Amino acid sequence: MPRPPSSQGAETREKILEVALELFTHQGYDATSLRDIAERLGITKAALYYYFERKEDILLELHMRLHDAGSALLDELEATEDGPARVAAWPALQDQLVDFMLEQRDLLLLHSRNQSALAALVGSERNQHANEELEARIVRILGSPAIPLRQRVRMAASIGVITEVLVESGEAFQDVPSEELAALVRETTADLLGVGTAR
Amino acid sequence: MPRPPSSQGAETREKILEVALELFTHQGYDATSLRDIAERLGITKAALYYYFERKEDILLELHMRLHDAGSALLDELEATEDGPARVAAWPALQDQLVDFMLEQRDLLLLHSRNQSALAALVGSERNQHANEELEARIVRILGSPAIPLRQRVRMAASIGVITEVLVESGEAFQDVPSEELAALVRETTADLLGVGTAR
DNA sequence: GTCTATATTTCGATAGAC
DNA sequence: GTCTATCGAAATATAGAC
Repeated sequence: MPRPPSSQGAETREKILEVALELFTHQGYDATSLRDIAERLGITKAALYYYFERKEDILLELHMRLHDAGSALLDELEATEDGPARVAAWPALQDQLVDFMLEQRDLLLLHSRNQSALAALVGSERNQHANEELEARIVRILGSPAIPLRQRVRMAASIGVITEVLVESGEAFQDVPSEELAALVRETTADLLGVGTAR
Repeated sequence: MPRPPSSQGAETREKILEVALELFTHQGYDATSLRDIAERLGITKAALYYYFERKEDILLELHMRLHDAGSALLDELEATEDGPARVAAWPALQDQLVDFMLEQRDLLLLHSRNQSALAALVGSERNQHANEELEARIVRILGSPAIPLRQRVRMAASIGVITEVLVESGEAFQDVPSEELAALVRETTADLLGVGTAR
């Protein structure tokens, strides 16, 4: 889908995505005009159309980067059989999820702040979403009757813990080294399952 | 701030807020035009201006309802002294938070889906926000050096658990009675603090 | 590749009749 | 209280020169 395969224009393209990521996150997608992005880069609005056909496509590409990274994680979980096997696979996934959220923090914030714009985007005609939304896949996993409700609540709970501490409330823990914070989160989610399983 | 004190027009006003809540949540604030709202109510766009001076004011009023309800909870917590006393007060707050999120689920979803629109709204000149944003107050509490980091992570973690299970992933637990779900969430957050404190 | 200039559309908001 | 009609401002997107 990208436009120019030329090797130098690719830099500009990447800069556009960088600026868009920041502006979309901090002012919101709808409140950010193409003029905002262009001015920040010292070019004009029209130049953006050389790299992206539509404004939507900029957001879409940022979305897909997170989607693809997250999809790999979910594929792994969905490879297990729905039921006890999936519960057994959960602890390992939790650990990977911590790394994932630390690595993708910027894109996760973009998604968190622009949920409605993204919903409209992927729910649209144009974009062939043979690739199902991550959120929907997670909901399906958590809604499965093949897993005891208490377990499923604990699974959702760990997602909540990781998201809240590492992404949403991240501002409160700015001064804490990532590794230390990650260790505390892992400890917390481990307790969540440990105690829950024992009951 | 509301316009008409007349007793019958108040119904229409409330209906406007109901429809706006639904559309803002499902399509997003920016993607929802006043025409969308008016048509749903069988009136014209211009009629809305009899009840609200600006489109912003509709969102603002919905925002303030959640803000006021949540502010009461936070006031209570902030009444304690920063440090061990606040940690001691936390378990009780957690319990109240579960009820709060169940009661205010619709407004919480609105806020979650329109974070950027709301940030622009309250960060604006017009609205005297002597009332500080809830998020900022929470971040300050969670960032306090007077409380051990492990404790603060657990506090943030419980917020994450409650939000994720009762609001964000709520769709996965649609068929579960609220009371049962609330009980499981309370059990989970209690474990979170119980084990964490023991360490 | 980037520019200037402009077409097109949509939306928030206002004026004024009823 | 609700309507018709319209204004004015942005913003997306396009055309075409350089």
